[in-house]
Amino acid sequence: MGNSEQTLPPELFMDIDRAGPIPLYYQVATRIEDAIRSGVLPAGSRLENEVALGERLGLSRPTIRRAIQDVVDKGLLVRRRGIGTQVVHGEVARQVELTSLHEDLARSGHQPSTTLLLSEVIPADETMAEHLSLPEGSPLLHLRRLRSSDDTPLAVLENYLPSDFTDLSTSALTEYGLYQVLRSRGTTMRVARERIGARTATDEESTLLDIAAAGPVLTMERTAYDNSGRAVEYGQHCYRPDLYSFEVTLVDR
Amino acid sequence: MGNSEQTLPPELFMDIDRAGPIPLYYQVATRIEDAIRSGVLPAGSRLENEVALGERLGLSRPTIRRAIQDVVDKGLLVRRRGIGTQVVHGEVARQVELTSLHEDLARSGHQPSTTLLLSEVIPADETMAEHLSLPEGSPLLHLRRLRSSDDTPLAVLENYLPSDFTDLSTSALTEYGLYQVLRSRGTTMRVARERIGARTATDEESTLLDIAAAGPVLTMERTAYDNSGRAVEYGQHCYRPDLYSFEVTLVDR
DNA sequence: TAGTGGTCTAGACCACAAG
DNA sequence: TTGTGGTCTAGACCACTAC
Repeated sequence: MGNSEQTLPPELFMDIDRAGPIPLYYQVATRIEDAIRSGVLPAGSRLENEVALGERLGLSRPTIRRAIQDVVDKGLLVRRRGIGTQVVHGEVARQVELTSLHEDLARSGHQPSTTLLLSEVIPADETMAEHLSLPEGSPLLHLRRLRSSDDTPLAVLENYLPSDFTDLSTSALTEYGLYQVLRSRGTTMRVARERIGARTATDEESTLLDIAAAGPVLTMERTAYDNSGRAVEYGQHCYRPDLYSFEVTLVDR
Repeated sequence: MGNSEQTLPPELFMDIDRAGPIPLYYQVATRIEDAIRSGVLPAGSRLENEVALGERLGLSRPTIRRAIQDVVDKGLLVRRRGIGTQVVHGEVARQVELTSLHEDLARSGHQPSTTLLLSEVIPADETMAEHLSLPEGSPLLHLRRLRSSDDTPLAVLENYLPSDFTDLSTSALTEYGLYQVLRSRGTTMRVARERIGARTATDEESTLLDIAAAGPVLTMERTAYDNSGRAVEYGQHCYRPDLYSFEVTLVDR
């Protein structure tokens, strides 16, 4: 397994903007990532060392380190003390981000659509109260939606939100993703905890998803928190397993 | 939703070892994380600001920042410029780490066991060759194992490894996890890319897992890379969905 | 011995939010 | 205006790897 010798990325760092609002480490990280994804930096090749790269670009070592570390965290690079930095082999999938299914689909070139099946206000039962850190019996907005991609049913989404969202525009929810609607109201998701599993579809789900009765579904349960750390969404979703799956990248730090 | 006022963590930073091999940022991060998990820092409370904390501990600001950022990346803290750092609400699950199912089980207090169902060397077909970045037809070690927890079947694990692992001790594989065996041979996993989905169990799987015929299974497909970025393991696994699920924490950076 | 990444310091200036 | 986190610099010393 002869590793490629040291490969110097050519001057594709020409267009770095030192004055603009985009952080320098981000600009560098983006260019490294692009070089890997485009094959300019082939799998197994070694990246130029930190100090040299910093001098070449006129940037300090911490800035370069931050840039490289960001790419490492995406699973594209591996670093070893005393050795250097190398490009990880294998095809690269874009990492799951903190967005909704709606945006994921739109970004990958599909035509997402949503049917609002149910919108009601209910009192929180013990489970919901626990997940949303609210007292039992608090009013919650309960949404049930059917998400389709290019007119094929893909997922049944069940969401619960605290009472200050009970006035959400139902028309907006058929047009945009839930997270987009919340963001336009000033609520931004910052942290989400998910549990991914599988089970047998209910009769209603198999009908909605157009799959065999008692067929398997992929499930995802999620609690999302806004930028103040408050729980603002709890969801129980199920997906057609032949059309959807979750991608995760794990990196040892 | 009155947020708690600024909460000063008491002197639980007393036992910081400046001379030892453990990084200072790691010691600080660990103590913050423990304070959150133990409830000393309650949900919603504000953390002391960076500079003050640094002065109090006699550490520089970058060191403190690194410590706090590590806790943020675990989904336990949320930061806002101009505001401060707050503890995220909700119960905290330990993050999935880059270890094998065997170690996950052992760490959570269960008694894992493994039955080696098959161990053979086969030529790589197109799919395996692609995932492992090897030429088609290369010899691969193929393992099929049944993983149980407390004598209950939990998962059927199907693994493929490059030819330099064909001499793996089969007896060790029934005693330890695959990753432990590899580590003892000097191979450490650094990056893994996983795809999680669901499907119907095959007849063999439903028998092995002791579930209903044609019942649902949770599936995970994974390629793992060592510290030089080389692909060293490809696996296709299926889990009993009533006994196992995956937890993921997403953080906006 | 030379080269690499890992850690740590002591400052500086800025953007953003609150009063 | 004040306080917060976000970015950036220019050094330093160390641990590990290869030769």
